[in-house]
Amino acid sequence: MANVSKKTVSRVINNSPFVKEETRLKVSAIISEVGFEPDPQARGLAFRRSFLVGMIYDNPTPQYIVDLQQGILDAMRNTSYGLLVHPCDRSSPTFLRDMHSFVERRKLFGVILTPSISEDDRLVRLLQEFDCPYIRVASVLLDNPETMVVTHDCMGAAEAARHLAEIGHERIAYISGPPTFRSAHERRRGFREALTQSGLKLRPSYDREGAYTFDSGIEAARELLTLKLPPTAIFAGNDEMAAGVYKVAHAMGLDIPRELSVVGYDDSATAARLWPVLTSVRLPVRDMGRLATEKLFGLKEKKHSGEDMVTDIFPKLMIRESTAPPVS
Amino acid sequence: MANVSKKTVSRVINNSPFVKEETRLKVSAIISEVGFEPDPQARGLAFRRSFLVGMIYDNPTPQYIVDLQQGILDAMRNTSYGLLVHPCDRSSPTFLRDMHSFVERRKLFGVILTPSISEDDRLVRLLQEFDCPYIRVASVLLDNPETMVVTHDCMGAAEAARHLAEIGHERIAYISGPPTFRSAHERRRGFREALTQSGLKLRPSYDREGAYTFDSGIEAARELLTLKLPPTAIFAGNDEMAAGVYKVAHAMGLDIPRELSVVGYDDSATAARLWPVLTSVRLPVRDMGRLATEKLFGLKEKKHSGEDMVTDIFPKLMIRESTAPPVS
DNA sequence: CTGAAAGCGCTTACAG
DNA sequence: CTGAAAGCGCTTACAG
Repeated sequence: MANVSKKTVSRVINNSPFVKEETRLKVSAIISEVGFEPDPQARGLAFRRSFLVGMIYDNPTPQYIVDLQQGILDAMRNTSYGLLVHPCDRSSPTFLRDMHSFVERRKLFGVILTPSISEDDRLVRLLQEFDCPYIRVASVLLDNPETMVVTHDCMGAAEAARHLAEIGHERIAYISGPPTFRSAHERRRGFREALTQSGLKLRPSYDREGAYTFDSGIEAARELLTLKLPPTAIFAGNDEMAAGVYKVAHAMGLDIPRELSVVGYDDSATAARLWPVLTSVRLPVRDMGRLATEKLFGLKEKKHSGEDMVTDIFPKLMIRESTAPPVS
Repeated sequence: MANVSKKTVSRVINNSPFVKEETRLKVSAIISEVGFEPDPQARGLAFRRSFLVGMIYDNPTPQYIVDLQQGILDAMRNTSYGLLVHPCDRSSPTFLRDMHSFVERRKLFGVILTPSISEDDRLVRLLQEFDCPYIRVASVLLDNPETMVVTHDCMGAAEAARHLAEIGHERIAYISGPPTFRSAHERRRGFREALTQSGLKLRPSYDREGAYTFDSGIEAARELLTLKLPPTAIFAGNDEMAAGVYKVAHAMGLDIPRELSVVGYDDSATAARLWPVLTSVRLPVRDMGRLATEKLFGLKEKKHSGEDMVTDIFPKLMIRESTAPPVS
């Protein structure tokens, strides 16, 4: 302001191409010297779009939320964007109304959606209606590839199945997540198919439904381990439920892994705190958050630049101390 | 708009007392009928203050962050405020500059500060300078009572000490949090004083410094349990470090609680997942988040209304399965 | 390439 | 108790 122009400053801040290199440098210099920072609210009002990214979630696992959040923040560091966290309840009768109000009011720059809310097509339609860019993190391709981060949970579960089959287990049980999570179905599918390829099958009595929570893992494990012919290995749909399996096994005096092998999914902090350390399928949640956010920011620039690519995440089995050949 | 006045609507939305009851009702009715929601950015611009609450944190424990966040969101439900999460690093050379830029730019409605960043007076001075209301959650009264939620960690730790002394332990060790956390000192002080009152003392070799992380708990436990005369009980400054103690004990084949008693602090989800279930001092983190937020919202209304009260949280020892009399 | 005008959707003084 | 004006700090068309 003090030296040359006036609202050319705005052009410099928004990197308009119509500024002479000379003036741009001059203005930039003054901006950083004075430490000027434009008001995001005023900018947002003029742009009809805020400088906020929303993280909308309904995942019951705290570790997942924190990790994801960290990844998103990693990608947002050194930007002028902020992260607005917004939990929701998909089963609430006011769910869509709440989302509508949130999205319309906040005029978000974009949102990151994680399971299971990322699988909700009603929400996605709402976002499209309000021209709110979004990235969906989910276990399969549900949408336009350029809006997706796909975790291929099917493959991770298959690895778990192959590992258990290879070390000699035949009586293998599965504790699934709730049916409202697509990942629960994908993990079961991958697990089941890999068992079949190994010449095994998932018996109905070994196929249990959990809720991705510690308590539901306890309940399912109790049922499984009190069967007349209990399984020698249990694959839990996530680490929280695997922790529940541990608890029941300990209470029953079962030695892990000698008398019972356990595999989890997520390879979260919980996996490392269990004893013996849990063999688990690693999902790089923090990276997923970062990648999703980078993709969201990229969405604007390369609008249909030819590289409408899906972002793939390949889970990987981390073999630790909770799996061993069955005692025969 | 369609019926009577025009910018009286604004008065209705901000509950100005200068509106006839009749018109107020009429306008309110139309507002909820049409589903009108004012734009927070425009309001914020005019108010020179945004409709965002900031949560500034540097705590290394994910569980703590999520719980607190949930509590804050509990209190913000059904308001038009949003929660902006902002991690920081107090040891970064650019820390104060970053905070300055964040607070100045965002014009936050207020911020919630948790340990250890809540103990940083430089940050608090910065907030005061920018007229940004704040609530500090900390283990002791550091400031004006009306800006504080005090957790009295000293008392919780004392309870732990009394419990261990009562069941007959004499060789009791303490693993503290990092010295940059006030809570680490408070917990040690309460623990030490209660031991003294029980006729015991905390020997220097049993007084270990950790970092509130799982790994630091492992390291400290390893040192303690390989002493010539190892302790029969360990009080860890938080559950994460207690989990580290468990790991070392398991690896050394020590039975908890028969050969080693362990007490944690936080009574977090981790405590329930350990086996045997951890005896721990309960800190109601989610409630703390809710109370802090309610207090923040209250700060405006009852500006010096006579009740400049501190909000007290009293931690409580939850006795579970990880403590028992020592084998003598 | 750069400036003067009008506007984003609300609010605060200011008159009535 | 209610309206017409001016302004919050930026931006987008619009002229030069």
